Amino acid sequence: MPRLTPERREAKRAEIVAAARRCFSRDGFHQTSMPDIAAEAGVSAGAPYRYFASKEEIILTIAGDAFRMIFEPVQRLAAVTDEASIADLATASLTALSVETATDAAGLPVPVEELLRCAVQTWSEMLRNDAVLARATEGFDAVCHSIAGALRRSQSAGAIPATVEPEHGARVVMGLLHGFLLQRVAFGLTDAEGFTDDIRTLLTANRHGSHGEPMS
Amino acid sequence: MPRLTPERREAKRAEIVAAARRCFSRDGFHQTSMPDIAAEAGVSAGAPYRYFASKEEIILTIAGDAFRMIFEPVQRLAAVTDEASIADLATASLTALSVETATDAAGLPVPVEELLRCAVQTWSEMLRNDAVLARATEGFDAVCHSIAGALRRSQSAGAIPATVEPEHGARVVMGLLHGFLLQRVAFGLTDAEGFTDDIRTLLTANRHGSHGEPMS
Amino acid sequence: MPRLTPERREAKRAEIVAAARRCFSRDGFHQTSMPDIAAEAGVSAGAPYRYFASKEEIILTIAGDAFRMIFEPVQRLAAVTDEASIADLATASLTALSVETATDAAGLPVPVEELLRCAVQTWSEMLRNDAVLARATEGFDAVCHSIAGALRRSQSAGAIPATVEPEHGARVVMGLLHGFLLQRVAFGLTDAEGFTDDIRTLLTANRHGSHGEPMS
Amino acid sequence: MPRLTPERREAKRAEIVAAARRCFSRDGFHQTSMPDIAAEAGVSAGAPYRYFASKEEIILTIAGDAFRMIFEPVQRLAAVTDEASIADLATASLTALSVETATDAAGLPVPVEELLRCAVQTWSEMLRNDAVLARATEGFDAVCHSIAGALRRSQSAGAIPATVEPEHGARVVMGLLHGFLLQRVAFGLTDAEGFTDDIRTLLTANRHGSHGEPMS
DNA sequence: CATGAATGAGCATTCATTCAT
DNA sequence: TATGAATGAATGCTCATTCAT
Repeated sequence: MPRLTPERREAKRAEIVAAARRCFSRDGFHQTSMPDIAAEAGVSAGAPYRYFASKEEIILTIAGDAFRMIFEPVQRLAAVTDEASIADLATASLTALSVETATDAAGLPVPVEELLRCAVQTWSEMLRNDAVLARATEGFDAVCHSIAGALRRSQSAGAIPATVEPEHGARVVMGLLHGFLLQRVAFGLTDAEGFTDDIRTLLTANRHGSHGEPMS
Repeated sequence: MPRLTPERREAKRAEIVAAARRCFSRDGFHQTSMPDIAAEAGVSAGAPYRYFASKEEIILTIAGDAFRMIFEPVQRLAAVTDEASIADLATASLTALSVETATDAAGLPVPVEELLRCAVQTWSEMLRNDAVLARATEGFDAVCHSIAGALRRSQSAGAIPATVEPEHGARVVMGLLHGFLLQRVAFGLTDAEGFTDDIRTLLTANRHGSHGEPMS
Repeated sequence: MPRLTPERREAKRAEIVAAARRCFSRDGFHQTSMPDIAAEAGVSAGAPYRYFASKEEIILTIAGDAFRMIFEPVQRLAAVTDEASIADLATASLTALSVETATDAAGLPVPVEELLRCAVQTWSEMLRNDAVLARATEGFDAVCHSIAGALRRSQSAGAIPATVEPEHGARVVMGLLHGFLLQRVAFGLTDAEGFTDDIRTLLTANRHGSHGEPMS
Repeated sequence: MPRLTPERREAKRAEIVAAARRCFSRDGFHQTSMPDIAAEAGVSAGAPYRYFASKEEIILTIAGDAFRMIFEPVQRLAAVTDEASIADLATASLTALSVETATDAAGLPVPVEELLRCAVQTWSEMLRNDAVLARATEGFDAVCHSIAGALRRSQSAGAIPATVEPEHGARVVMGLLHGFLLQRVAFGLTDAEGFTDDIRTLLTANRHGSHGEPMS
């Protein structure tokens, strides 16, 4: 008969995760100590160990969460896209990354900035942490799969060239998303519109027949 | 031991840098200890401190080197591009990233894989290390500038739409490069061809009159 | 381990201080390593850092304690002296320094020898450690002030010449105390009696008309 | 056939000693590294080891020099004193410490401030370095002996009470000197006059029949 | 003789983790 | 169940000393 109801347990775990995310976002995975996380969460130094076996497990959780929350709107979008051009898809996805706040599994708001900063750090972590690599790859594959599906449907609808290999096209879209994400959090380039405008121009110019002509 | 000639000193420094790069590439900046670096270089624990004031200075050196070496071929390419489409530029840049070995300032070969792995870690480091941020931003801006110049010249030549804002277009190209770089080292997607093929298809299809046409 | 009671915490802190004092007394501030202190205290290497932010803080604590404990009897004496000659004051103060054991803030006994040895080292430390300098100066001023007060009262009572400037006289007394302290711990001259006898002779001989007569 | 003449060798040794003294005076024995000393002397890192077997030997040299130079004028004074009171002797000795510059064995000027700061540090060093202890004690004993001799001669002349034990009296004088020295360098009390005036008052008041008389 | 590069033991300090209470 | 004191290995860095040149 646990004194802690499963709900309260889950809530406390989520608080620790949120605290860890704030710390990681601010100071990085390796500059954040477990006592830092506990202090940020307002719990004792030992408490996190009742919810996570190790610091690595917290990192793993946060890495998985970050990718999931960041790309969830992209996946949702891809799921319902039937006739979009790649430009539409990329633009919509980038726009989806530009909100201020995402929502975690418990329904609590999380600043997207935090997620993005954790995501960039996760990329480093993937290089030498197989568990993180596996979790991130899983998420990546799922998103690519969604996008590839959208591309296939768009090809059926004639919105994009039949010669595009959907899996490859999905990787190009993901590349643009990751590239933009990096420019936003690491290089401080928060202007998504210029970015999306030019993607649109580059990818759709011809669809209206004429720009793309020599200009001067 | 009398004075080291500047050449020998530089050579030894380069050896330590190379050892550090192997360690960082393998284990990450923060999982690599200074003794690890010294051991990898085959020198004593104190030796690296005769060439670098701190671990951070080694990281900074390697971060700067990595960006420089990775994007040097891209910059060289951009410098001579006059009439390329964005697809040509992106494809050529991605191809340039696909070599096995780069050459460092001393003329020694460096596995590109190592550089890329260090670059991804540098992205994390940028989030909370201002010196690394400054150095990386400097490199990023230089490459963007080169690419924007190439885009401007290509616009003059009519190879790309006049509506593309060169600075934004450069960011799109860099986004694709960073996105590909990440997919290669973190997600194990080393197949650059599929990636470049689809960029080409997506960006050039229309130039032959309508989307959906084969491109090559 | 649940929370330590403040008493137990204080007791443990005092144990670490005592261990550090033994080490410092034996080996000096700079020849004593933190692991040495921990080992002497019978705790782990990290434990002292739960009670002190740094080695310097331990030194500062011990420096302050040493001066306080050493000169406490002198101050107590000065506070109640009304009609003593300088010889009485100096003699009584020197005698006060000649006990074997002092009592620390927690009421525990501390060998005076240890305190004196730490005090001498503190003098070196004052030359380049401003925090130690400030703490020691504070103590020095307080003791001088007490002694000056006693001198003033003794002047009112006619026990010492009116031409003595109390602040200067206090410095002379302190000079004798410090000088004796040094001779005792550094030069091994533990015979306080010869020292005090001659101070007495020198300072009081004439008061009864001719030098060399006992005074009271 | 040494390429270095003994004179040049001695001169270089003296330069290293002077450099070390500046460093020790400024930063302390243990905060000064051997490279610091070499750099201050403008020689290579290995050079000091051709003149001194170890850092400790440099400390030993400087400790001995400091005591010798500081107390040389006192000894000279004591040697010629025949009829001085203790007050005269103490006052003259303190005055001798108040010059700006002393002269080393090679005839070069040395700031007295440096010597005093080194002397205070030597007191710490004596507590755990037997060689330093021996050298310092030797100097101390010699000075005490000189002073005791002066006291004896003054007793014969009737200038001081016969009941003063010359050895003890010498210790009292040395105590005053050490005490003043400490107040000057550690507590910043450079005013020797107030100090000596009051010694004089305290020790001589009665000799003119009653305390409280003006003394000068 | 002199140089200064190299060594490597040693230091202050941190921190993930444990576990007695 | 939760606490937070304790652990102790590990880290970045320094520096007295040596010795090849």
